[in-house]
Amino acid sequence: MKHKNELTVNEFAKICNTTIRTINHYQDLGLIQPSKVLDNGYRIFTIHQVDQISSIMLYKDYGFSLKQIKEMMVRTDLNSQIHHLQIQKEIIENQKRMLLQKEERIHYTLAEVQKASEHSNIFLTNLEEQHITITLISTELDRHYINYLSDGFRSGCVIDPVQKKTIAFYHTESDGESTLSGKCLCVYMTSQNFETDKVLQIFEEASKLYQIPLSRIYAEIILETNSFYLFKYFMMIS
Amino acid sequence: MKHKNELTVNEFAKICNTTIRTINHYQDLGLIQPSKVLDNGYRIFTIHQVDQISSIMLYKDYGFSLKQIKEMMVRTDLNSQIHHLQIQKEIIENQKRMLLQKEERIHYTLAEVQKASEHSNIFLTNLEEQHITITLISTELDRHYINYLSDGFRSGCVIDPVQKKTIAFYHTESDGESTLSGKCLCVYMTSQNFETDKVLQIFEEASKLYQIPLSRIYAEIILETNSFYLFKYFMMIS
DNA sequence: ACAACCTTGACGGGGCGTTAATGTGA
DNA sequence: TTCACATTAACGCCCCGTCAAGGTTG
Repeated sequence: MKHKNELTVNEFAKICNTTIRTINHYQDLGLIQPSKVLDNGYRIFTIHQVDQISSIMLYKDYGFSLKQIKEMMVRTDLNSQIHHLQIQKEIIENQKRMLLQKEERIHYTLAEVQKASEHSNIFLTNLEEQHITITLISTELDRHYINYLSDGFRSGCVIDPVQKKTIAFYHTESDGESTLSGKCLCVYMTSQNFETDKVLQIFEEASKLYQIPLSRIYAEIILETNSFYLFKYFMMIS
Repeated sequence: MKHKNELTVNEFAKICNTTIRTINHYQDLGLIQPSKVLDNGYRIFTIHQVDQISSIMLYKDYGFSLKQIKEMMVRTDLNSQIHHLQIQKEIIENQKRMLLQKEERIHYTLAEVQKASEHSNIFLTNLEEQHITITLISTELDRHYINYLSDGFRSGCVIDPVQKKTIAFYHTESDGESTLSGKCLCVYMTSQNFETDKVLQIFEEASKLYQIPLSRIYAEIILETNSFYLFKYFMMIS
């Protein structure tokens, strides 16, 4: 006979916001035990056990395997509990850092896309101050590639208008050796590849029009799809 | 023959910070295509494809299945891309909310554990202002249970010192109808169960000692292990 | 000849979802 | 009896990790 404040698996699972299958699975692994079992084999859980499931969910969310979680649950002394809280704190701090990076990246990209939609031609604008590190192209080219999505910074390449080719890569870095800021000539272009010649032509024309000397052109990929890229090209005005 | 700025799977995988197996798997699912295949069957990738993998990783991190990701990658027009960015933004905002809740919870718990270690007996202290909602115990007891870990608030129960029993539950809530703040009598206890009698005795003695009238006692679980709970009991003064 | 790559193929494992076959209580 | 529960058991899926067996390149 089930008492009033006792829970069947179904009720228990619902309160835990999960499924019976998951409860069963956790029980199979020894992660949770019914508080008692009725004569008919029905398992009874209590409201207090919800916290156990919550803890499991929490650790799972942090990326621990059920096996690891079980080991953590075994050490139930106060010091271990506090230790686990410290670990959680560190994990959360890490997740927060990564999350903020992603957030910044997305805001940046959306803002750039917005700007791209407003300017179909080359235009004068102000660049927010940013620190960058420039890496000259060496024979070991690929080593210098920066994975722009997973890391918290952006990257691009530097075109020399005299040599008419890419001479370096750069990436933003809070303690980068170079600083970019102030006025620049900027153009957004969608294309399937990196069209150095076309870009150079645009900047040459603009340089005559605005009477600005040609200098290095920075190129960044703002958006990439399977069929085209949205590039941002900009040239600082000394 | 491999060109210098072409990448083998191994190189490609390393730059992507993943494994060859993962690249293979993604290729099997049609998520990525080598830019070309040499006569010997070796696959060649380019530096630009790293961003594709990065995108996949990003979406995976957001909880999308590879199947869903494939569907997203198919729609490669600008508007779809922007739409996906908006989705990412929402996901990040959600994750951020949850993360901040967890962070708050952990800071609170660690602070409480710290206080518990400093006070082995009952003591006078100040309670930070908190809004709570009180739920009287009804026949449908379990419906009112609050899952303290997944939600952003704490919960506990209210003991009536006259009836000598639990008469209600409460949980913190920013727009809760009741407010707790100011001086209180507080005691931390580790025990295996909820020992109402013992707690009442402690508060009765303290009420005489400090000449404070007995009133409702709030009880919260700060920490729970398999073998014991760390309870916090407190009683507001006047 | 050797190491250090590459290929395809297949099994396995974690964390469940999802029947299936059967029993129980109002 | 029916219906909505419960039980155990087993298969399957996803995302790869991890051999295995063989070919290729420097």
